[in-house]
Amino acid sequence: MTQRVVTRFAPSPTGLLHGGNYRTAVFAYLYAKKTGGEFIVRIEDTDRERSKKEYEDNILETLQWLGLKHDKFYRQSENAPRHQALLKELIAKDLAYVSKEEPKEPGQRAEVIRFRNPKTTLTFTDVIRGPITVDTTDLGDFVIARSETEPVFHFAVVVDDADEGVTHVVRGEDHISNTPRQILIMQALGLPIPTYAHLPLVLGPDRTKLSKRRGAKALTQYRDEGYLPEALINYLALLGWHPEGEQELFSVDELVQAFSLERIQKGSGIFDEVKLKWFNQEYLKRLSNEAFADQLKKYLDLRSPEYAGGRDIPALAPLIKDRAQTLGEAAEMLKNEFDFLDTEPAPTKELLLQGAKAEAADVSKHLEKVIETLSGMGDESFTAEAVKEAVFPYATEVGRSAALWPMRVALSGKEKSPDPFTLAGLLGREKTLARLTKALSVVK
RNA sequence: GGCCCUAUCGUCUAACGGUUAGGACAUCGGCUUUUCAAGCCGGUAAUAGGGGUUCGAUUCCCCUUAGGGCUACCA
Repeated sequence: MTQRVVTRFAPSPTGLLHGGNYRTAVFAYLYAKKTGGEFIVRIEDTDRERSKKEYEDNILETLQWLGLKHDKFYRQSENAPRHQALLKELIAKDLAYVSKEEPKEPGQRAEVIRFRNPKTTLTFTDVIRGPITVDTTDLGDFVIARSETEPVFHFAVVVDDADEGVTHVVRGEDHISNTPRQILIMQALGLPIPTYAHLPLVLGPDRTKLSKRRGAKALTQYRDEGYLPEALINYLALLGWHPEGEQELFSVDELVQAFSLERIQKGSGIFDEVKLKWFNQEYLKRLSNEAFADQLKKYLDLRSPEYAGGRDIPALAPLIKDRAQTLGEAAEMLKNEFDFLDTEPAPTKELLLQGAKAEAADVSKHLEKVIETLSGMGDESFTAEAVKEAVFPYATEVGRSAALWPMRVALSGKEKSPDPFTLAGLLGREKTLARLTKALSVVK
């Protein structure tokens, strides 16, 4: 009764996992932590042909990146002796038998092991969906092993779950149909039947189960695009589950606190990258300037060191923090929007006047005034704050658009850029004055 | 085809059987701002259909419809 909860995440290492897979891990993890239980990761590598070490490494690495720490780790293949022993036992008891087959496809065996189906009606209770009743007759004498040494998924899972003490099987809805045959095996083996929680599926935009074949992105791709693990966890947790209240942003600790299997949705949900992006932006915005610069730096180092063109990241990061939805976008901005820092811009007269809402004559008057004001400042004290203090009152007086738009364009050469004071501070006195003077001559 | 699961705005979702059906993302307006973002304010938008049960159904039951899953010697 007071048995400690044990959940598990049991992927097969046959490819890169997508968001739907990792959401299952998130739920299994949250439930284990919520109840003070244990979270197990088991690599299901019984399919020797398709299982690859690199995928296993990727899965473990990604779980770690997400912060889903497991308490125990297993590899299904390592439990092979038990599988074989129990398989033999079933055959000895005539609950399973060696069956002669006619291979229908190349590679199929002439002999496999089938389970003697008792053909009964069986009911199990799913925490999320309630009782589910099935007539197992339809299943026939299904295959449980390719040979005495090669169990098939259904057999291996059941044995492993029992051996590892799994109390709660949290997995995708696509396994509901598999559950009856697994229970049949458990009954034959006299194993305890765990509690089941079949999660609604995560669907792609086409409303079918997320799958690599249909173009679902690997979760690692989001990492590579500059998503934060906190954002991913938060988004994934809220896809198919929602606590009471209207809060949307949750730390992992808060999720653990609030989590319950009962509030998991029954209906499938579509993976919405747009909302995920929003979450990521929220997390990015909440970072301090230093932390954001740090993240960006790390991201850049990982991708390609010269990506940012040797820019001063700590100085520029705050300027793009609120605008970027991902670190990837931030990197793009760094690369594309700050070239004016080292390349002299050549704004046209048209651009200089575009947002000024004023006549050319007035604009040149304002530029002259700004140049005059800034000329009086020293090299040392030429900071963004100081420049603003010097120019702002005048700009306010004559119309901010009329004075500040041309100034900003003169310094950046761009329609969109940080504000003119920041630009001036970044460029320094000499470059600022040179660019303003040049712009003035263009306007005249 | 058979078996199983599901059904609230475009999307994610809230609502002891009694709400003007709420929130978030997206979208569309407006405000603010020196541009772009951000921010603030507001709008559009949903209970699949039909039967019951009930004084009263988004909510409970049945049917239909639609979608999805499984139907492997993959997991």
